[in-house]
Amino acid sequence: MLEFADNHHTDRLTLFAEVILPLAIAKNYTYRVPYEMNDAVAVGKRVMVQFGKSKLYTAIVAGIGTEAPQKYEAKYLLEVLDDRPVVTQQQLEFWKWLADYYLCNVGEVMAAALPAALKLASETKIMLNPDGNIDRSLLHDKEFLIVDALDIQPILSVSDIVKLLGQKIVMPVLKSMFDKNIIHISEEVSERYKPRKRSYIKLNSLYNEPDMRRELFAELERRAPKQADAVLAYLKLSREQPLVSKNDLMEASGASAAIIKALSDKEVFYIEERNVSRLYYEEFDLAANFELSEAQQNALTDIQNHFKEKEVVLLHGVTSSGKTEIYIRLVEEALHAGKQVLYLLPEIALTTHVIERLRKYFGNDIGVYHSRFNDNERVEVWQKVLNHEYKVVLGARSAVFLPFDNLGLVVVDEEHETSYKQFDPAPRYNARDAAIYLAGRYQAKVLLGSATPSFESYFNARTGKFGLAEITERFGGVSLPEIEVVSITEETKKKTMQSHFSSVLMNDIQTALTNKEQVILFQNRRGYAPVLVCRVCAFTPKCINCDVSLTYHKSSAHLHCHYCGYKEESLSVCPACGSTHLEYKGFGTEKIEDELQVLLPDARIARMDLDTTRARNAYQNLLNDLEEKRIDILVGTQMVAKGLDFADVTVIGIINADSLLKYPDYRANERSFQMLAQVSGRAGRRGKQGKVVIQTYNPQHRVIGQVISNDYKELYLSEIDERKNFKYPPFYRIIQMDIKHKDAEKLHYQAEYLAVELRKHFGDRVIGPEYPLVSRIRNFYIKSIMLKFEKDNISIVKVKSVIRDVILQFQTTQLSKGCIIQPDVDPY
DNA sequence: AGCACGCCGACT
DNA sequence: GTCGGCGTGCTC
Repeated sequence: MLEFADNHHTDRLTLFAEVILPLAIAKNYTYRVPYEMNDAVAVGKRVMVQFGKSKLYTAIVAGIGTEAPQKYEAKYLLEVLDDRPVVTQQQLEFWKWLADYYLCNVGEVMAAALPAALKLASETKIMLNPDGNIDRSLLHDKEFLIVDALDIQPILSVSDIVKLLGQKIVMPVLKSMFDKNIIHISEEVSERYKPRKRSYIKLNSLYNEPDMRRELFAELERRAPKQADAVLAYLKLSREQPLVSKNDLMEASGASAAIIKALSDKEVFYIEERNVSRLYYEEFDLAANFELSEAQQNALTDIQNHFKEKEVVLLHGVTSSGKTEIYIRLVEEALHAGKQVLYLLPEIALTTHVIERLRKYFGNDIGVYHSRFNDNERVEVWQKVLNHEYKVVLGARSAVFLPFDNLGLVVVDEEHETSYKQFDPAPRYNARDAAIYLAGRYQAKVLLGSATPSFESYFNARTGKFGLAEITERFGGVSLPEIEVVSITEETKKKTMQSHFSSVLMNDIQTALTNKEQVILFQNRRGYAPVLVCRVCAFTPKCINCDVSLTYHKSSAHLHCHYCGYKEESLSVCPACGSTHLEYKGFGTEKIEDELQVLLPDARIARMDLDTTRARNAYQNLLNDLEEKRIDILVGTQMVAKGLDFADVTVIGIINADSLLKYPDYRANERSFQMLAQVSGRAGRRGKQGKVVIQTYNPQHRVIGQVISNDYKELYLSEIDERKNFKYPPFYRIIQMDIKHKDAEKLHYQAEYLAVELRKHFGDRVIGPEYPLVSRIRNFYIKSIMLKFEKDNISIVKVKSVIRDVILQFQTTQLSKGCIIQPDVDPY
């Protein structure tokens, strides 16, 4: 960074500003500050600059100096956009660290960190604020011109406005219009985030009295028979489901909205609007002044003690152990100390439900930061954090970029969630790790919470880098579910299996249905059958791109590749030998659903997997159906393990645990344990005893034993030993990989494929690759690579190519920049 | 990220 | 003979 210049009496001093552009370019650029802006320019303020031939960008001033660049003539800054910095020095340093750690450019971090409205560029779209009532008489000439143009053409770009006004510098005008809420600024047309609402009907409790009810019916029968029908339909529905929605009632009774309105006007019905955000979490509402249970209190004391010497504490508490209450206590503590709090949640959990609960405690001190919010709202949160109006920010991963200056505590709930990691555009950061680093900068404490901690966090806790607090019992005496392991081998011998369902599972399903409770069945594969085989010649249809067997989907009658999405019509004749004896082998969610429906013709069965949730709102609709008990049994993939919590789901069936137990890489146990434990944790709520049935061919499998005892310790101790071997004397390992993608050569994105292959071995510790490198290592197929394992580093040493079959020696740093494998996460 | 320059395949 | 594909390099 350039030296700081004395900003006083600088009228005649020539200043140069080093700026960060929101682009993937390697370094910062230097612009000359016009004399008249000498006083206005400052580190952290936004400036308009021209970059390249015609593009205008918003850049952030990263440094100010007095020395003119030697090798080129600096252009002038066009404008200083802010009266005071919008980005703090702390943030700039955080960006730099992030760019370095995740191998990208600071500009890319800036692009991810700033809400779109703070980084206007010439292609940025401008539109009228649909909510604003514009008093045109108060507008200046230029503003009037813009509003007028937007009336005719609702979306204009900044460059359109440059043409419209006939002047180059339009940002001040646009900025003031944005501040006055006249216009919206956006890169794309952003959807406004609205909590989903649903209307529910309640009968006036007056009519629970038999006499009153009889009187009501007599009256209605006589004067409004349709209304009587509606009330009758309501009574019937309310016996079947706890909540009757307006839509249900209209459907069931054929009543129109007018009829329901009339009944509500007569105060026979009450209509209640409720937020539909049923995901996640302990179902009971927090009492206004809750008391911690003994277990919670012990965990809290543990955490507080650990915080005396450790920066990070992992709270490992079983599902429903009441972790949220502990977070709230800690947040209160931090607030009393006058500090800011960052509370991170995975995207899926950030629902109005959770937000409301926390708002109840912290009132207007709490801000919510979410990618689904529109940009104006995001800028508002940004500003309010900057002004200290928000003391607590509840947010998804991008909330780590907010301008905190007095952070005291970071809570990362569900820290194992993979959605904390951003994959697609750089920076490919993990918000959990970034938050740990961020907290370190402020000497703030971090609490990681999970029922199924990630490997690295548990490792760090077990080896003493993090503190560890545990809660092993559920809150309020809700008991842990009973887990029964069923040997498929044995039941097959006894001939008690009905299709894929053991007698144990069938019994439990039946019992649940009789008690009007619900069931979730977990099957780790979607589609109908993962393989189609010719019984005569053993031919199997394979994907033409990926060389994996195609999965049969009954609903589409097509064979699908689950890797690349390739699709072809299903076969009735073997293309190799002409035989018609084609057999579907294995089973997926579709088949489970089908066969269960045959066995239980009256049950209402639904399926939740990628195929049924692709449509907009399909996922939400399924959840609503489950909540409102229009579904008895839900069959699903991974998806059902994430955050679903419903009071009446008492039985969970894992159709075949074996597909989870056979991952080849060393993180297998972690993943399968997490998945099984997450699924199991969903059974039983509100005083109901839950039951988990695990069907398997390997009842003795280590991981199954650990799931039963919920024993993370045992699971990890052996893994940690294995990990230690990685750490000590450096050794080399060759990984074979076979990259067969048809397009690999054409696309040249070898590093991308390298990354895909490496991820199979090392999971998401593999990061990259970055574009500039990709183009340098293209034009050959990677056959094998040699990795060097050292204490704190795993690096790529050699790459063997297929085409010329020669070993190419790369500079480790050069190649590893394209695709690096991180050692244990260590943000310090 | 954009944009220009430059070098090889299918076309009025 | 040109148009246009994308590969490469540059932007203060």
